[in-house]
Amino acid sequence: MQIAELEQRTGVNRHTLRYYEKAGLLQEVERRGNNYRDYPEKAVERVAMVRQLKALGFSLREIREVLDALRSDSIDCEQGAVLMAEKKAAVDDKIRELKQVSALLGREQQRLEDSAAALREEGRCKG
Amino acid sequence: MQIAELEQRTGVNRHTLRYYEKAGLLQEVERRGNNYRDYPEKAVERVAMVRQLKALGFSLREIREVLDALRSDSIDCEQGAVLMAEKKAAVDDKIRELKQVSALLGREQQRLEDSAAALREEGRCKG
DNA sequence: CTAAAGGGTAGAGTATGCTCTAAGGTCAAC
DNA sequence: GTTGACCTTAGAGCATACTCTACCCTTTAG
Repeated sequence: MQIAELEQRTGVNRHTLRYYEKAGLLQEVERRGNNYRDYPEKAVERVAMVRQLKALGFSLREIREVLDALRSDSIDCEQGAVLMAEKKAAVDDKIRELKQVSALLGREQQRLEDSAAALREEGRCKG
Repeated sequence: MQIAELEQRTGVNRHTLRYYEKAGLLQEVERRGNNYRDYPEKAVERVAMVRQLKALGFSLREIREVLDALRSDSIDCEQGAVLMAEKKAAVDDKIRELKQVSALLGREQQRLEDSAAALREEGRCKG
């Protein structure tokens, strides 16, 4: 598919798509005779993954490392497994931290709701 | 405490600390007669929270919103509870997505380990 | 053939988040 | 009272990740 279609299907600016390609995030981009890019179907999924990981706080560099490992038919299996385990550990750390933040926010929400309820009885928010 | 101590205790550059203050992330910074900043003990914790949320993919703007809500003795309780619920929902979404990524990485790790095991029997990594 | 739509590259510009430099004020120790 | 460690502000500089502009080529439709 051409860049316009990928742009439309992923919602990612074509300039950004070319930027990602330069950054090594999209490696299986063919060129037609006219030098136009020809993206495989998988590119849609791949771009989505990039955006998802980005939103989760990974830098393009880190995303590239993950994607490289996922695409590693070429590299050593043991080495790939180790890299994968490392990335997974980083993600799991992030999950643990986010759970703590979630719990904190949940407690705070509860506190404010309780205060709001008390307010309906008395008259002022006590924080 | 003075900026050097906060810098040392948080590991965050003093320029960055002043930048955070300008960005509204540190609001309870007093000034002494000599115009030196005087941070309360709580600032250590607060800076740590900023760094944690940053590492988890939040922009300074978002972090500010969360911290503002957490510090909201002034704003309306119901409103605060709603804001808190929104932030928590965003965090929980992030957790769900990260779990998917973690699962994907885990499967990939397994696949590579299996390949590595097969390799030890046969001869080449089949990805 | 030509216009319009779409593609290419190179490089400039922007937003965010630092990080550092310059120039100068404050303070404790000698 | 001067040195050195600490503080101040303003603003420059830098890395990352886009986002856009300029300019030119290709394809398609009339």
